[in-house]
Amino acid sequence: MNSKHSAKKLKRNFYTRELNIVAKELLGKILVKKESRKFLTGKIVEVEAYDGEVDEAAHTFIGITERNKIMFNEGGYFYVYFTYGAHYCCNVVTGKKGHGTAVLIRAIEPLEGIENMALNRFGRILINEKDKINLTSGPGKVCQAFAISKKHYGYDLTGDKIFLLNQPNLDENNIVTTKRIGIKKSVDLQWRFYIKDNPYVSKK
DNA sequence: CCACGGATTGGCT
DNA sequence: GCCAATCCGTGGA
Repeated sequence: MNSKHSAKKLKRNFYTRELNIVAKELLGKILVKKESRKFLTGKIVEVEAYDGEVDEAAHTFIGITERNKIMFNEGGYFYVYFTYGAHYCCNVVTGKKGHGTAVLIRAIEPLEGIENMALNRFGRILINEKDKINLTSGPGKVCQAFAISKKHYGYDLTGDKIFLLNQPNLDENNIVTTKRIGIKKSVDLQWRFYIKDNPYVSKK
């Protein structure tokens, strides 16, 4: 993998900072999933921030439960949840222990393992350009392409199965800030960030 | 124990 | 653009 030589795994101190700082800086970083012979990587292009202390849309707004407890850990853990009876979504826990904050990974630009991602998503290897965009352009799609499910709940992102590689932070001019998608509460918070003009972003 | 609804997706009108 | 699919976490009885 090319990126292995130019980027290093992000450490705990990246994740334990304030939610929206981490959310913005996650744009452009590379998600890596290693599993036996499979090696899947992709660039994060769209994220949303959730904070249970002030944000009614966050799963942690109701306090600690069996489902959301990993979000109350310190930053650098993987929060995976199941929704709509069909889809998994994955989050990067941020901040200090007890805070209940995390960043939803909404879209990724595939880099390596594209054939395996296509197998995971469509059950076949050959894909056209349109299929390629459709591989990882949404939170449920990302988890299906990367074969992320509840068995990855709570994974330590400083470990060696799922982790992020550092990349230079993007210029502010290349980051678009908007309201979040698909929620009914706290709808006015401008906590969604995506890379300007990237074709893998889920919606405008 | 049971009813409710969701940080989505894809197929059909 | 609209809506069904499909399960399980959550909370009230």
